[in-house]
Amino acid sequence: MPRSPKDNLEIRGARREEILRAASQVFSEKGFARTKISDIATAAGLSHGLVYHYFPSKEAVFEAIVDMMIAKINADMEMGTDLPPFDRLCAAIDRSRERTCHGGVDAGRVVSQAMMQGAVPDHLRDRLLDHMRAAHQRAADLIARAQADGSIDDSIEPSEMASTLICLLRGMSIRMLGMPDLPFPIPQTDTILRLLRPRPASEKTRRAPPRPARGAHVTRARKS
Amino acid sequence: MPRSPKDNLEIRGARREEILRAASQVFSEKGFARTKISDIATAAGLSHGLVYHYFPSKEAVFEAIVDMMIAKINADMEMGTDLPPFDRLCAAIDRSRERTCHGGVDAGRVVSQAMMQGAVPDHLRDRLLDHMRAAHQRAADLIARAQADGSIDDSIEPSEMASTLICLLRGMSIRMLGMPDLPFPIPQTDTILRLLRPRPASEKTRRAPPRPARGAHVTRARKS
DNA sequence: GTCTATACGTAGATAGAC
DNA sequence: GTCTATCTACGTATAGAC
Repeated sequence: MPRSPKDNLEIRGARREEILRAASQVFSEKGFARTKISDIATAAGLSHGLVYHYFPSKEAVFEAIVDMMIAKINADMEMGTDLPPFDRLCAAIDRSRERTCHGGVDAGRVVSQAMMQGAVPDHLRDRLLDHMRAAHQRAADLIARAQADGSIDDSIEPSEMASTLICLLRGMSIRMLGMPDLPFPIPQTDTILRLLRPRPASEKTRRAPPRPARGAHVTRARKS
Repeated sequence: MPRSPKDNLEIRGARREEILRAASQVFSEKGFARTKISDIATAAGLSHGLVYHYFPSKEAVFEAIVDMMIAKINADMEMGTDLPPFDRLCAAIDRSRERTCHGGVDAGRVVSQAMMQGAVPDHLRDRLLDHMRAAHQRAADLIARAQADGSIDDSIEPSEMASTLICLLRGMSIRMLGMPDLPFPIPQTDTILRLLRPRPASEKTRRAPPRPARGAHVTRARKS
């Protein structure tokens, strides 16, 4: 007796999962452009031809991965909604550190890689940009609330502070990707939190740049 | 009368420079793997075949670029040796910010890209790793001296603080590369310096991690 | 010195056998 | 459903004309 349709569906589903799991690993390490379909196939333990039985194109695989990663990051940021803002910030930083330090797939890294690799298709790029905007915004809101309840310094714009934290975490993730063995320690959560620490009342006046503000805001865009 | 050998040399030298200038721009934007020889040729305004008249391979072009970038970064860090440590730190951060924010070639970005792109040849990769080690070390030394003269907080390991600053600057550079138009401000020098700010005497005791040190050191390496 | 035409390799994608 | 053989596109590198 032949396999039932149900069994076939199960096989299809399972294979799809396997491919995605393998693909997320490979994409996380190499990014979109440098990943070959055969890399994914090998990692998943099947022939490269079969990948095309489950996905129409390499791009489609990547798209599925990106969606998974975005969902994972969003889930991370949604956690602990009941905690006070400051604790949520700590937890979010901790989790991000965790993901970039321990082996395995780092969702943020996949997104960063996708963004730097101009090789990704436009609609995907747009989705990624939307995600980044939303993530920044969520972070900024959280920071604003932590400022409001006095748990962190309130002399910096929430949006700039969000940007700073995100840049730092991204830099850490890239560092672990490219130079995991460099004999210099990855920043601890506590060190990162120095960015947020309230300053003593004595210097509570808004910072006056010690040198004539070379580093003025940069909103400028150049690139075509 | 034919061109003198001297003229030929000048032409050769000038062309070489043009190619390198164009290549540094392209590599800075796209990294090694995604850059095509014809991209470089087009940017330099000549045919792709001619590039091979001046360089034996794409790899050789990249190698020359990487050397230029390393030299540029080293020059940056050597500047102002007469200044006090803290001022040197500020200046270094400022310059790095400058390079990543304004258009043009960002040396640090080329190096970062080269490191994440596993596609670069081994000997080049080794050279890059050596450079990174040296840069970290120089930064850590500078930080140690600034701690010694009391201008920055001394409760963090210089090596960790160096690592933190470098990660942050790298993250900023990646951000400007991939998402230059995101409506969130790039961190100002002043904000970055928060990482270094001395803490008030009241909390001068070595930080006691508020939560049970999830973010313990990570030296671990995994990857084959 | 500079260009165009071509050889060669590699990777994405398809077809057909089992 | 799975694999291997094949087609096709593209990018590096070379050869030969001007």
